[in-house]
Amino acid sequence: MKGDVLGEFEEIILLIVGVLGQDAYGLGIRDELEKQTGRSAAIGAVHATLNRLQEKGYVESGMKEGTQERGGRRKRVFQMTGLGKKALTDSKDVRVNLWSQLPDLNIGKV
Amino acid sequence: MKGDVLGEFEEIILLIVGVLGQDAYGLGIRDELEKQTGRSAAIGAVHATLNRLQEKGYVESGMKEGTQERGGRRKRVFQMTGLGKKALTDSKDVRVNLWSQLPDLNIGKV
DNA sequence: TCTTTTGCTCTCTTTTGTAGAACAAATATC
DNA sequence: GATATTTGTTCTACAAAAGAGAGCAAAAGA
Repeated sequence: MKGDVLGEFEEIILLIVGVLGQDAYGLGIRDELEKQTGRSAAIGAVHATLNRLQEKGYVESGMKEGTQERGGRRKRVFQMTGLGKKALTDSKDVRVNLWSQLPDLNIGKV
Repeated sequence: MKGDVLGEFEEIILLIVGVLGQDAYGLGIRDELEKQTGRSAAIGAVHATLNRLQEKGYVESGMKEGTQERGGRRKRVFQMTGLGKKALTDSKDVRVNLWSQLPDLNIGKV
């Protein structure tokens, strides 16, 4: 692959990281994914994807101390980088452009 | 994979098939891809993807006799099915929903 | 007939997508 | 305090998608 292309699942996970803002971590991302898209994923799949996104420079991560709730361990929290944001907007531009050429699809306004 | 998820490249190719309408065939799709997205692809990659889309029921294909131009061989022309259209709109809905929650991205109207 | 052009098929490798077991640390409970 | 329970991440594997390009086939031109 050319290396700069964002895979389908990578893109969704990156969007979720953006939506969650300051509290984007493995399990939370998995839950938000299910809530937002109805799509379930194994936790390993989410973490593998986050690691790949980090290798590509689309997210950064750091450890954050746990909360006082039962079992509340420290989390690895992720946040989108400028590069990640650019990848998302590039991807969006391509899709919006193609959608606009397909009036047959019942595609409305965002 | 779950089988019903449209890969990133699959989605772009499916969109191009829709845009091209009646004249969507291998080489033409490759050219249009480059024209629309600036992204080049080997012809084998395009055909492999078209075959996968057909296996999933997102496109149909048939042979069409060649033109009179030099070397104009018969082509395998593709067209989107209702299922393909549905997959595209589903994918679009998820993205539009997530984009709308990311005001940080300079995302405007479609 | 032989060359050139258009076009598809076949084979192979790399990257993504997916799952789940294993492991670690914190609180709860007795 | 020993053990169970809950929240998390990491590690290991494998399947599917992405991608490249050689090779083959057919049509037109010379």
